[in-house]
Amino acid sequence: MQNERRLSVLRAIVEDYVKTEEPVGSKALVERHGLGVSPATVRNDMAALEEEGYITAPHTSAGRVPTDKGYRLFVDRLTTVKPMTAAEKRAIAGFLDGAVDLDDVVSRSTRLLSQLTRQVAVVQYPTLSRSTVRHVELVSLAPTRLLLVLILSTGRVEQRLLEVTEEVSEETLAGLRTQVNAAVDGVIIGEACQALRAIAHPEADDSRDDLATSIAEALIEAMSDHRSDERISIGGTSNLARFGDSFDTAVRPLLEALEEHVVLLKLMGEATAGGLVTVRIGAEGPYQELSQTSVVATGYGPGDEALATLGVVGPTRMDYPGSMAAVRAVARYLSRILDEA
Amino acid sequence: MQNERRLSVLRAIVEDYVKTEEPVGSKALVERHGLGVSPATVRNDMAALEEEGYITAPHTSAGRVPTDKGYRLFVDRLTTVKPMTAAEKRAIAGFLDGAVDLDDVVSRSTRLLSQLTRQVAVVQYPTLSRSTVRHVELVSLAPTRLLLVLILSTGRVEQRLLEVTEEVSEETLAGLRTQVNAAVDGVIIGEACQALRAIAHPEADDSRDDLATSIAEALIEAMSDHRSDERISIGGTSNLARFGDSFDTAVRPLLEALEEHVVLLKLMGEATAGGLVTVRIGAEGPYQELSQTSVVATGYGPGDEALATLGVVGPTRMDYPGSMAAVRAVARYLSRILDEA
DNA sequence: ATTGGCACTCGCACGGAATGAGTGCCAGGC
DNA sequence: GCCTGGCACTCATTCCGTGCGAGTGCCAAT
Repeated sequence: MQNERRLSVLRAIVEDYVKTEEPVGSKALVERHGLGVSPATVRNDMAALEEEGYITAPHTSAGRVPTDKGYRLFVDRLTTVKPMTAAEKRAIAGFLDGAVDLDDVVSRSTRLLSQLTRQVAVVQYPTLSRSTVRHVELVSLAPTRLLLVLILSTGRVEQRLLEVTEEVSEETLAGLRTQVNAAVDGVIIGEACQALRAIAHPEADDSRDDLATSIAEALIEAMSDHRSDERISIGGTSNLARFGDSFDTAVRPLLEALEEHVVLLKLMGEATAGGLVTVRIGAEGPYQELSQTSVVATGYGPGDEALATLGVVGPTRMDYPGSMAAVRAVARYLSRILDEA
Repeated sequence: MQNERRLSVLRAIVEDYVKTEEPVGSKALVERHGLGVSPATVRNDMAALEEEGYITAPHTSAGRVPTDKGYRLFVDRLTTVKPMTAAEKRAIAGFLDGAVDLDDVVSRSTRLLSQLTRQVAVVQYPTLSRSTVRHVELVSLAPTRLLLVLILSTGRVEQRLLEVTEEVSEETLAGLRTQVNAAVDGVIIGEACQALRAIAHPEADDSRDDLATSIAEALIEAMSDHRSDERISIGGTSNLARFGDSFDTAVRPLLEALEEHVVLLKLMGEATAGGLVTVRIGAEGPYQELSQTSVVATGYGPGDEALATLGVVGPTRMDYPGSMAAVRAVARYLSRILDEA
């Protein structure tokens, strides 16, 4: 694929098809874009592009439609992520700055992303595994009932109820609180678990071990709960209505996938940091039913360390440059907010 | 509407239509249900029912379809909520008992409800306004940065970051913590706000007022945040796929409504306690676009005090008895769990 | 009041013809 | 050697017209 004009033709086809949602013919192409050549010439290029598998014709007398391979080339070589306008940047910043806590930040991001891209937006909550512990709070709700509150650097708060067999005095609790916080404050989750194990199973056996052990174990459980890494926020589902045609082939499987958070996270892939946006197009993924959907995702997290992913999911026929720009911008602002908090 | 058989005919029409999704004719009716009369007789009844506005014929040579009025009569007089089977009850209890915190409880309930009814399920988080305060925690994250954690009786946890101008010593914080908790522990939100106002604006002006004031104000803000009453969990959207016909008239408006949490909550209506399930059918609500959707909802909360609503949303052509039973059952178990916690 | 009979209505599925957008190829021009 | 105008061809889509059949409404009989 060397020919310069051919690439322009492919780009034009993708752009037109994304806009009109209809197979695009040679004549319409030269009209809408100033290609400076005749339809016949374009037809030759299209024949070549089809030969190489970048486009395909749904049937003989229709125009051409990009294939997954065509989109891939378009994304990889024919597009430069256009930066957001100043107004858009202000809008993003303003919208996210109003958030009061992590839940709020995440749900605002989701809404924002879906509105910017007019696609379904997915935002994963920051993973526990690489956060650090900010504080552990032990609250006595009733004589034999404790509430453990685990506050993490990302702003995530995990809580666990704990029933104990014996009454716990306020002094005991204060002692444990100090002990636990001394062990885990500011420490990364993985090491915090180690430290807690030491507390849970000390060398010497003495009387109040039971309590300390169950508290430590509950905390370890909360910290290593992989289910909670599956927490995600989804928004903009109504944008699916825009392509209510192809309901069975595109919308339905996507709706089903959106319910399966695990599948969704696998789709979005590994969190990639550093402003790199990954694009998965159609059948490139392992899920056959989702051969008509693409994913544009990236990682985010404080200090460019990717703690979670965020992105949009939509039909292969989507505005990739726009989506990529929006995803990148939102990830960037989100990271900045986590930095500050 | 006195005639006994006519009611049976209406019931049969509703049941058949819900099952087959197709207009039901007189002949099919007498076959499927043992009505003991001839099709002609049923036709007469149908004519009368149509006259009274309970059913309607999409066109001359098709069967009849219930109107909203017909569904209403069906729900009000022709159905008794059938209790869940023992197995179903066990499944519900087992599924919900595994939850570790409020978020988990709510999301499990949502999933459960959508699976039981095969509809879209909506669960509102317990409202703040009638909860009581269980504990307030003040955590110092950095010299001039505090984290306020507000733990409520329902298990809800609200957090707020607070920047202060001066450094706060651990002793000051401990003092404030004691003071605040003494004022609000176990107190209902409304009164807690009163108590905090007293702390925020005391009679005498002394030096550490600034800090106490900003903490108290942040807590008041968190407690009276009406946005957080709009927190809801939605699940089972993929069930919409089951009626992908009528996409534009039914699915699309519903998807849009699901994004608008405020609209959705208004739809579900006031939380009604005491096992009463309310049903809103089609155009009975104020939203014209939702003339094809029904809502089956009820309130839930500890001790039968309705703190929030939960329910399912679906096409007017839905299994009302089944949905009502499931909604009631889930609300009941959910209330019980909140009781315990 | 119920029933069997019967004529009637009308949506829908099927089939053939017309339509036209778009293509591939070829011969001529820059 | 690449580009272009011309031309024959293909084939999905659209539009009618027809026949079918489910279902109704009405009526006379029981």
